Amino acid sequence: MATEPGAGSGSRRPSLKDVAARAGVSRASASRVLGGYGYSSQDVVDRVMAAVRELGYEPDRVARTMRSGKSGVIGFVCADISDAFFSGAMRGICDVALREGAQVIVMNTDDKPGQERDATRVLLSHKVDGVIITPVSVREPAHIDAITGAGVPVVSLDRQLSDIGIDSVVADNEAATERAIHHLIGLGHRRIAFLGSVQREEPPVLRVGKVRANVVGPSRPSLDRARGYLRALTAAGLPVERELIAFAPHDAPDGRLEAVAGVLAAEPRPSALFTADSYMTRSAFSLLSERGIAIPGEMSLIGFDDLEWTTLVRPRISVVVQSAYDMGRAAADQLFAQIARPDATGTDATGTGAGRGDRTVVPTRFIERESAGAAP
Amino acid sequence: MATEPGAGSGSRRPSLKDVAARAGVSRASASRVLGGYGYSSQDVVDRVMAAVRELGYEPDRVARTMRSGKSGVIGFVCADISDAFFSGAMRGICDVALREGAQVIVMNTDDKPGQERDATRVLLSHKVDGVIITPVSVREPAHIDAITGAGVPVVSLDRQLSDIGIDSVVADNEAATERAIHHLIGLGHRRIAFLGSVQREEPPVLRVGKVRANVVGPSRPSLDRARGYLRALTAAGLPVERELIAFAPHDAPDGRLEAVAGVLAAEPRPSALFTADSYMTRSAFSLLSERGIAIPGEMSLIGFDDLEWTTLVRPRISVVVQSAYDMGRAAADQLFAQIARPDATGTDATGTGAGRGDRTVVPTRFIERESAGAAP
DNA sequence: CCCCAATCTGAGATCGATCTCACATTGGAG
DNA sequence: CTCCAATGTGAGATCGATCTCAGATTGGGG
Repeated sequence: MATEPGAGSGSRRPSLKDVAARAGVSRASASRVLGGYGYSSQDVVDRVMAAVRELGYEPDRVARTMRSGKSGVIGFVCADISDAFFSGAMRGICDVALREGAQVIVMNTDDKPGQERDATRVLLSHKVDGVIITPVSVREPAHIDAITGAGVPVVSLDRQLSDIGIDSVVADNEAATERAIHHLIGLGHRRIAFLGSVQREEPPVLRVGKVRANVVGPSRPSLDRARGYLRALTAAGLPVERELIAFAPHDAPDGRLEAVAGVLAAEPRPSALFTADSYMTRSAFSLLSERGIAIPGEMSLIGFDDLEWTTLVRPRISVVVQSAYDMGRAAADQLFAQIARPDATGTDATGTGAGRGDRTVVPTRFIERESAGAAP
Repeated sequence: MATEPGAGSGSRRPSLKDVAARAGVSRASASRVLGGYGYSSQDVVDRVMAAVRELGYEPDRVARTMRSGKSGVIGFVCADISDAFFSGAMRGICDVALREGAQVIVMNTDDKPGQERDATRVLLSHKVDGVIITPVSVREPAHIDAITGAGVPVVSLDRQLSDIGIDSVVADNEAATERAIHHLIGLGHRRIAFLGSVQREEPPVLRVGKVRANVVGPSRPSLDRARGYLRALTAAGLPVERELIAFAPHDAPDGRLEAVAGVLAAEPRPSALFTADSYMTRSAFSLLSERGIAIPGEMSLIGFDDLEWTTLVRPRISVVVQSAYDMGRAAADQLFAQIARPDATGTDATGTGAGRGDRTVVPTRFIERESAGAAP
């Protein structure tokens, strides 16, 4: 009832000074009561609490940040918040932040290094307590160094940096893809195409025939999934054929369709497609529909990422599901663990400070529907 | 090149004091140079700029906020950022914020009044320069009053508050729906069902047969669309039948399916369905598919909201498209206009301060595909 | 009765940027 | 030469919360 100051009362928000004045004590005493430290007589406690209630006092987080250096805000730097993956992850991050009493500032990079650099700068100047980032480049973590260099914890989401000191959260891309391909092989498929996305700047130097299995090092989902594809083929003794593997820029719908058309043109035509992300799955499904290629009669299809439409179309699409929400949660959990960890070595020259390079792998699930059938 | 301070140099971020010391001037002089006000000799300007470059100085936004009261941060309070509408709007907001040099804090309410209240409180204590909100309740804008009462500009997104003093951005829900229904009527349909969503707390007191056309007042998309539906029927001289109108809670998939099944059970069965939001469209399409009811042969379907799957399924769904991105942009534009407006009367008792109750209507587009055909 | 510890309280410093104000310098006009 | 305006500069206050420290008051044990 009386918690609100009443619209017409004073001009600005009440400060601790106002509370102290109303309670007839010093700012220090009021602060002790609210902060719960030091000594306070019962009388002072009561008077201060009453004043707080009457004035509807709420501490100013900006002043608190000023003094403590901790803002209670974390940053989330992603390519595009309107993307389903990032907005799903964002929700997970927000939920954890809420639990921790923190807030989240979002920055979009559109996968542009310059925007990423600006974003990290701005976040730093806001004195964020930590940053969750999906780095544009996994090989040049200069901006990330700038963050850890300032003693601010960082967790990398969905991509893993070459720098070992950075915690990261990724899906089990390689193993999940290997299982999916194995499933197709089990259905009798011998010519299985792989379709993935890349960033423009960073062409995938994929060494066909050589499976790189080292866990540590830079990694991007599409490449890891490609590795899983190669592993599965190799394990089954199937040949790896260059013409069945195609990558297209992430942001070019036409390029994706070309890539799909490309592998469909291979001779003999593959009998199954594995699409390594939702954009590719969509493009592949579109093209197959358009050309009247029957799924799974003439072509089997398994995609990575579950989207609502995969159950609305016929046949429903078999997919490897990764939970963006869970990944966001995991990243935030990791971040707050770092923030809470006492060994915040800060900015000494020896170590980058926070982060031990922990790698959290969020499990995926294979959901079998009707788009993958026996090979003809 | 030399812009970065070098990882190992000092301990903490350089402050203006450090810049001043390095330049051999006072903090005041350094501040004048950076702030571009007052007088500064060329010599001092050069020395300060050099020091800024050498130290990689970047002003502390927290301290600046402290002093100026302006944080350069705005808040976005929505039900759930992982929802496609809100994440799309978020992107629009972020783009405008970037242009304005501002950042965005996101808060989820899950359409719970308590969470909304907490969110606004936290944002206020962060001294945000403005808030874009999709209010849980359009009838009890107490929390919003708390924001405007603090002199902080507010824009309501997608929903319109009864309080006239709040700017709002909405789609032209009523007119767009009226046109869509008119389209169905033109195709010969006489029994057209309407399926919408509601919040649990706020049952839709829809007066069947009475078209409330007043523009000012509280409004929620689903209700406005229902009004458009009623208008169209009335205008065509068609009867409004209670059994062809159904609402279901926004967050209950089963309830939606029941609602769809309900109108399908009407005797005689309607020949067309208008689904007032993407959730309903999805549920309706699912149920029709499941029951093998041919679209548009046996049942025509038009939905509100475009989602990628509406072009992937067969038949492709005819829809009324609203651009969440554009709405987000519009809301942010409106908000920054308010922030920039000089007549910020603040917290005087006469007016609520900012906002003139402007209502921005973002146009929608009707995309005709194959799901709406001639009545049987 | 004295003294020391425990308890209680407030003045003032601090975080960093910004702005006011008072106090120098110039220079040119009279 | 004088005077005033224009120009240049720095000391210090300010925003609000928090914490240190010194001082004050109480109580109980010796």
